[in-house]
Amino acid sequence: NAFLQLNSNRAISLFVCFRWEEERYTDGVKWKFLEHKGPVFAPPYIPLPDKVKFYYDGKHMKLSPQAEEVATFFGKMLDHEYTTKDIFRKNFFKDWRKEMKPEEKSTIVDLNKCDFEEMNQHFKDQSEARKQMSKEEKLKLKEENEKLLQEYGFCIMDNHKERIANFRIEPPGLFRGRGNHPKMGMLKRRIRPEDIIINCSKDSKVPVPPHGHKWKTIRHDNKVTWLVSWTENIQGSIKYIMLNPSSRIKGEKDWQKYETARRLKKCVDKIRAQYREDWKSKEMKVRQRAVALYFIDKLALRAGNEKEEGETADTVGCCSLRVEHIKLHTELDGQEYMVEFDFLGKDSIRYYNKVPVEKRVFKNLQLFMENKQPEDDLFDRLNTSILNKHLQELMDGLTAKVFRTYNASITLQQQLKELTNPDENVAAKILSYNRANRAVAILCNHQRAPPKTFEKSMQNLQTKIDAKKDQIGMARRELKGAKADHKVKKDEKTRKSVESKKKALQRVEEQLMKLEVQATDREENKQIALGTSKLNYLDPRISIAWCKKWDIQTEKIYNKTQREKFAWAIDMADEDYEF
DNA sequence: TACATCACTTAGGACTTCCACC
DNA sequence: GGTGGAAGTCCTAAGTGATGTA
Repeated sequence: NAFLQLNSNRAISLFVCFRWEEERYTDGVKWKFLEHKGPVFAPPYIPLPDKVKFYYDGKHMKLSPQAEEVATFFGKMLDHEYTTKDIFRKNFFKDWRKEMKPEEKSTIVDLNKCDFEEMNQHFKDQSEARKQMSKEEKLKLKEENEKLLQEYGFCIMDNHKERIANFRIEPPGLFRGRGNHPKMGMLKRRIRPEDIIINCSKDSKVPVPPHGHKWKTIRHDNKVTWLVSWTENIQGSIKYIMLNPSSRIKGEKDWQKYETARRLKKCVDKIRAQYREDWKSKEMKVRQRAVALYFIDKLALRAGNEKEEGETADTVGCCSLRVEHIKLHTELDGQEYMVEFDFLGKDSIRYYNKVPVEKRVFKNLQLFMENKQPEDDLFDRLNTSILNKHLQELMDGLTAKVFRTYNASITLQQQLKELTNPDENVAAKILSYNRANRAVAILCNHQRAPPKTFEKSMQNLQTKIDAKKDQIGMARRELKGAKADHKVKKDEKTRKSVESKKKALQRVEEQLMKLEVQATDREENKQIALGTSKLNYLDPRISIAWCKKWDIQTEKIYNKTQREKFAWAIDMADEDYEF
């Protein structure tokens, strides 16, 4: 098909021997045969023991099972900051009251008068007890889990047994959105078999619903990849059970994603020249499109689809930037034409950046902002659909997110070339790899909360480094002594002693270097998450080629799960691979 | 063209397991 | 054997973008 033809003949001949390349369907067909056992439901609610009491206004109150279950969701979270937030409390209380019996409803009218403390303690005790379980009990639990995985964790898709990503239905609880979410605290209701749509092939054994229940629908749609779906009650969106990243269907898609990004590499110069040209366009719409694309390309911003107001946290991407999200400085930090970005992106992660831009971009931004309020759209003539339609015309399969993939992967390749020092040892090379990875994570703004134990663990490491330095001093003195001894005696025994002291010194010096590398790596990584780019943006063939080139084990950069996900790349890439 | 729906990828944090070190 | 902390896994929210519908 068209996609295969885009690839080199060599790639094709290599491919046919891999299982993810066995069959390719046309017309959006994703599989011919699909059989699975359906989802695993959340365990039923176990009512609290009588000794665990709930108090309203200081008085003990026995709750009905339905009301009690929802109360425990709140009680479990008492230590979390969420439960102090007004919106969270308001949403929770409203939904909780819906679950109450009429008499409960008339009594419980103020959340502030509710005392969930005993519930909270009960769950703490439970989790403590779980930790204190005997070896045998833990093993038994592990075996039961394994059994469940074996039974429900796999499916058959086109002659292959494939691992399912999420075969467990999400348990009920209180919705925890990210950032300032208007729906935080709402009750996420329990999913029953009657909510579930099953997708499988007609000629397969259809999964059996739990006793006394039936499925909502059974479908046989081979144009989609999901096995199970249901509609979630918070946003009304659909949730799916799909396959693991190691599966053929996901691996192939992943590979395809990077091939699209590589095609962009071939025409990116032309596209850049084009949007620079468009900065001068007579049409406002074209100018806005060109400036937005420039940001997406230069800063790896996300596309920025419109969002329904009041349904989600207020976050933006490129096309949905508002005037209030940027500041223009004719001069800043000694540089001309600076744009200062400050906005909340996906997952309410802050994007803060000061970037010098070309004069023409700067002038355009001034124009776009003229006579606008802070809360007005910066690109009022643009949205993602307009932008993507334009991109589609520039290259088949090109969308805004391809730029992120392309820029991430090309940055990794460049950085690896630049940072890898052939003379350094494996540990130092891996530090270089992590630094290259980090450059990408910074570009894509992949942040994480600094680990709670960061300062402490850094201190501990420093203590170790100091101790190691003392050891080196000691080893040096011993070597010196041995050398002096040998100078006098000149016999075999003292010669051997010098040798062994030399080796000992070398060993501790190496250990020190390792520790120092570790410290540097950790410090630089404090607020940056490497995993997201590694998993989603970096063509794994670049990393595999690098490993082969420098004779570094793949295991040093990819753990088992990652190796499974990138199996296609591990087999495909040799040391000469170029993104 | 606006809007809704659907399917799929991308994301950070919570939770669990593992392993080096005492 | 116990434990701290890192690594790995799980969870599910929050994006992107295609397509259908009025």
